[in-house]
Amino acid sequence: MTRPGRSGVRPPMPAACLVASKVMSNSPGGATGTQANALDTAADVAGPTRSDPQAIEARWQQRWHDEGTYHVDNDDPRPPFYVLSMYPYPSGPAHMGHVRNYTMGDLLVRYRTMRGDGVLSPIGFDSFGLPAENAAIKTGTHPRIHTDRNIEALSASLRRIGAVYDWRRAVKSHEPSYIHWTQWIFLKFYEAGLVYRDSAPVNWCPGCQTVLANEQVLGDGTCERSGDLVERRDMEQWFYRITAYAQELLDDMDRVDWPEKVKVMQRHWIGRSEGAEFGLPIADAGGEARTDVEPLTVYTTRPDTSFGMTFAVISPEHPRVDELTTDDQRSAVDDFRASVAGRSEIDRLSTEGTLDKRGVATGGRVVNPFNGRPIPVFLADYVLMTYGTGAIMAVPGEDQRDWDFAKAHGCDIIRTVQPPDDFDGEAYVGDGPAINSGFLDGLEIGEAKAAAIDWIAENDLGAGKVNYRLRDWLLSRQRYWGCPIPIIYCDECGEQPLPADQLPIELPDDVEFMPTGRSPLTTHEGFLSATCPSCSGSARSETDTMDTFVDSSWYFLRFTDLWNDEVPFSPEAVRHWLPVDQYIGGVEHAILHLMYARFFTKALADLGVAPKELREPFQRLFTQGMIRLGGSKMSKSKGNLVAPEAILDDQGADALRLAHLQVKPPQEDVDWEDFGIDGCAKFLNRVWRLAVPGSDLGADARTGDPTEADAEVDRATHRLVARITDEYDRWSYNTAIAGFMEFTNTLYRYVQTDDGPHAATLDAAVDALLLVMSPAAPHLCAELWEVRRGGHVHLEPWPEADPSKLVDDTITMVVQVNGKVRDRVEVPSDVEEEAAVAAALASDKVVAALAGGEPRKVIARPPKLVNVVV
RNA sequence: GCGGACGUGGCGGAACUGGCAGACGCACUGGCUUUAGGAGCCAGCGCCGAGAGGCAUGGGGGUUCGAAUCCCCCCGUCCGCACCA
Repeated sequence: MTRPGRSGVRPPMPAACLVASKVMSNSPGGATGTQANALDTAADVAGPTRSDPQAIEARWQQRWHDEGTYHVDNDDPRPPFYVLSMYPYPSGPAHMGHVRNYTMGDLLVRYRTMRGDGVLSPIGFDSFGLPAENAAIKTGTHPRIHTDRNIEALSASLRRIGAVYDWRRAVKSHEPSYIHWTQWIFLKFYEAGLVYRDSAPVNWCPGCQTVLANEQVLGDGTCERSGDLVERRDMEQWFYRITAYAQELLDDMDRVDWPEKVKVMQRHWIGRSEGAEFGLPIADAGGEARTDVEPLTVYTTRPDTSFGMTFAVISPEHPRVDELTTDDQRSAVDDFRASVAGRSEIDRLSTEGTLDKRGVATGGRVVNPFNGRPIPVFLADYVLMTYGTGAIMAVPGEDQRDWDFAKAHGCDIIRTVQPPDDFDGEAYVGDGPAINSGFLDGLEIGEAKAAAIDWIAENDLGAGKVNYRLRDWLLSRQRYWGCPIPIIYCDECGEQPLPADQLPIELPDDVEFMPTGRSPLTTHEGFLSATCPSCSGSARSETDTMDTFVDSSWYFLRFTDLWNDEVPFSPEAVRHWLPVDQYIGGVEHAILHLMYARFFTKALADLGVAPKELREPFQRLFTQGMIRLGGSKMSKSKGNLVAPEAILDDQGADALRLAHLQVKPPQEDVDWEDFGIDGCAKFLNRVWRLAVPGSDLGADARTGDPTEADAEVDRATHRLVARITDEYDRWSYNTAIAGFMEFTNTLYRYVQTDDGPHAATLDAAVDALLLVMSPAAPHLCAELWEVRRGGHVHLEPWPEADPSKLVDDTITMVVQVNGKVRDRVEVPSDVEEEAAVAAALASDKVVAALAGGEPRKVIARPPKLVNVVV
């Protein structure tokens, strides 16, 4: 029953039924009121049944940008709320993964602003990194040019999806003003002993004469560029001493509101284990313990099983291999070590290969101090020099790998934990009393561990020890496009930190990119030559640069105080905004980035750079799912990207945003094939047609007193507000979109009833819809709000539902017989139990089921349900 | 192997604390409108059955008046970590 459109505009009606939650006395940031002429614009850009996303979106994006609508200052009086989407690596225009991530962040920024918070919404660029350098080698474009270009493209894309930021605060990792403080922090850490230099194995390509990142080593262990077999070489590298914070990083996981999955991954990565470290005396030819040489130190988590130790295994890299090897085993040991050295770590850590091939006897023996027996020492590739002491005691009775190894090499097996009678396996790892264990016999595992550790300590063999899997962070990269490490090497004075007043060290631009992949800094004379800060003699600069994870470990702090040129940020600014109230990003950063950023925050707080009380940077974390196409992750490297541009040109940003929000719960992975962009575009048109002045819908609206049907729509409006508020708060964006659609369907039915809609009721309903939808579909809602009401929807206070209007007077009560739905009856919403039961028993279906008898039991849950048990 | 998430129509999903399974969207079907091509509006749409009704949330058991939801055992999918002593 649509009718020809009536010209003219309905007068703006106050949303009388909606109670403003907060009156905002000031507009956020530097919004200056250049109000566009609303009605003219609407007429220009769209018709009564069809919106014009291109015109509307461009106009509002320009306006948000020009007016600085989402700029916020540090002295903003509103409650601070920090929303942060992980800053992107600028790889070019946005891809769908970006759209998903930044749409969700943007929704939250707009929502919290309407709720009355002063929302800090910064954006920046993780602009150092290998791809820019590889592009330079390939195309000759300087990484700086390449990067700046990509930042421009990505910035434009972000604006095109309607994402709003305080662009004044944009951090770019590669700019001197950021490099300066990354280096300054490095020096602070250096001073505090949190940075050190040590040798570490790296992937070395003999063809390119350079170090390779793990990603550049192909599966067969060759270099992706030259095809040469990559070697493992020990080289001097820089490390951050993240292990100093291992325990705190573990403990404080309990303080943050993160997905359990991410917490578990971090806990596992830190990998705390409790056990004991103690010495096994070296045995002489007669099997007696020697006292003239240091014992071999082993680490175990099962000191309770020590009586079952029948051999020991050490890492091929262990410094005491030569000493323990006997002459007759020398050549076998040397061969074994050579074969291990030539293999990649991946290969070595794989479980392929039989244990007899993966280990070799040294011929040497040590003494099990618990029972005084001599036991053989083996080498095995699976014992890692980097964990524990690089030497283990082997207890085949209680460890399956030790069991297998013992079988392969003919070692004894002694059980020291009594397995249950029905146990028919090999190694037994369960609970039970200790056996064959001298003074430990009869003790349960926990007690036996404690007793064994006491005994170890009493006999001066060692002590209880906690170990962590977490290793220090190797931060140096033999690359050009990264933050230079502010260290100078002087022949006289050695390694010297650069004085802070000489910062920043910038990257020289006049460099030649070598097809070998070798850093051009190593041959750039101007960069290399330096003056020793200590003796003023000639010296040379460090040519390694920092891992880009260093840049991303503190950018969220810099956002609070980007203009500071005295320190990286003032503690006051950080205290105002941190911790980040909501951090949003991909789960692929669950370990590295999030661990490093936590470490930096703790260390900076302890050094007095950040506020001391700031122990965690990100209070709440949300990890959104990735987007797949054809079953695999959408990514540039897989070449299965869908570019947003065509969709933005066609259906527009609001439709694309809605499709991202609607398709699936935000934390889940999603297949591109499941997106319904056309459906969202159609829905937006339905909203447009309903809301735009001059539309045919609602043209016959009534004035006067509202009827019961109008009151029902009014209640639905309040329920919508309550529902969407709740769903935004709990990240249930897909159901929020369903809520918009459901409500819009309700209003379509309403405007087409025979009586026609009530003007004030309809206006209030549409206004409420535009308000709650405006964080999700910002352009359309802003446009419609402006033409209907004047002003800016995103500066309106968030609507609040009237609790008295959330329920209807009557409700449909379910009547069950034996738990099965048999009838439905209308009852008052506040029905008492007695009346509810009476209504249920009066139901024909219940009467029939009872067949004159009495119910055995009646369960009443008024006003929703009555269950009659017969 | 260890850890985590999960399994609901043709499809994506909804059902927040046990209480009408399938909201909302896609696809499909029908109607209206005469719409020039991907339009709009309305309606139908889990399965079986003519119907009353019955059966349905991976399978099997259990707890409960009542289970998609809680417990146990299987089966399957996805994602981490994978020889950490």
